[in-house]
Amino acid sequence: MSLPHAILTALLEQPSSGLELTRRFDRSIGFFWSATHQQIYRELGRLETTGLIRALPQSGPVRGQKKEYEVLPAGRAELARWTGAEDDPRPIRDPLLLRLRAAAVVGTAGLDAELRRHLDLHRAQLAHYEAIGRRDFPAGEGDGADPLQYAVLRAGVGLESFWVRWLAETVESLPPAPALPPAPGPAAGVRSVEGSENPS
Amino acid sequence: MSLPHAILTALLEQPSSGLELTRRFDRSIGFFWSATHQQIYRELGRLETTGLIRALPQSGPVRGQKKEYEVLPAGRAELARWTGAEDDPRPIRDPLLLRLRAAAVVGTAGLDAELRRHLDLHRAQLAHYEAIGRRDFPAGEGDGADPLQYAVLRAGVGLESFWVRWLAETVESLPPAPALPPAPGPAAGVRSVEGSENPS
DNA sequence: AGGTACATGTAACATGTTACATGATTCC
DNA sequence: GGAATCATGTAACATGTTACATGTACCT
Repeated sequence: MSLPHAILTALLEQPSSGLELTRRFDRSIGFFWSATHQQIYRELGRLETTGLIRALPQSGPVRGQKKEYEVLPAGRAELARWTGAEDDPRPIRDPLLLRLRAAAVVGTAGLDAELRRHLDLHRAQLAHYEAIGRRDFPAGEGDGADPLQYAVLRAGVGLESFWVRWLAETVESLPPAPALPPAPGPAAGVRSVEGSENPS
Repeated sequence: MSLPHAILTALLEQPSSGLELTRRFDRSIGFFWSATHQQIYRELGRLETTGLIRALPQSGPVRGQKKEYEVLPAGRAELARWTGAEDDPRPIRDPLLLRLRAAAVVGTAGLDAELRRHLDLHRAQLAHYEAIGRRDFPAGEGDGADPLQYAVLRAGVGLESFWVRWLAETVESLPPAPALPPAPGPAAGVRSVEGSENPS
């Protein structure tokens, strides 16, 4: 239930049309909550129906014409409520960790290259965030900048730094290329990993 | 498309029934890929239909009786393929970061308590992972333990450590309690944040 | 006979993804 | 008038969530 609130936030920062929102979800807000234009148009329709936003009056034809939205008082109230409400952190949900675990059973073929590829991608993303930091917070946190905006950027930098560090360590720790483990016939030899449920 | 592969991995580690899988998705595998029992039963049905797993023969009634599954060769092959395939890392998707950004617009009421609550939760989760590490990897990475399993645990520890650090810093950096910003009428006063699209 | 834990499922809905459809505007 | 870009949308499907339904086994 975060997409409507992401849109409310974006519209409060700057009233926009669907396509403008889509572009901003490819940059700023999209760095921690991405959405496609289909999702955005669908959600704009719902938010308008429920009276949290409204489309600014238009003249002339509608189809194919830009449609700007602004947040109504009810929308601002809902966003404020949501911001302070209790909502537990989502558990980790990462396909790469799942693949490492699968590799422990079916072999590490292709995994090394994939880890190096991810390492490069995370390094690039980290460099991107650091560039944003230099641009928007040249003096660090101490200056007049919004501590909330700065905290969000720090989270991006911190998470990407973690992945870069972890991937570098993991690539190191991986054996050169045994590629395939016992690789048994139909459901034999499975017992080798039994009992090592981990983490648990 | 990760749930079927999570189930294949779990079944290769240990042939199980739906409920047994559900329990393991509350512990070991669930720490980085959670799933409810409804998802698991639905997916078991699909995997059986597509010939990646099969139910072990049963005698007597079926409804309400345990049904064990094992992975077929096609399932093992599919899991090995997926493990080494290219799949980009998912972008960050975190409601808490979204709420920080929303708070920059609608005010920080309730946010401080929520951050402290998350801090406690992440500290508990970190302690949990560290306990698992002491239990399953007493000698660190150097011993005979599977480096893949150890890498997965290190990821859990590293991510939780990051959140603990970041939340502690962020709670510190937050102003005591201005609670509400200008709080204008319908869509006025919004200009104060304009142009500070961040990160972007 | 009733309660609890075990065990498998259905149904309805919310959210996210992928592919495609349509009209308006601008430039050549 | 054709291509590219801007702009809004539909449709179909995959995945995840929530609530509920049903039967078995065991204990008291």
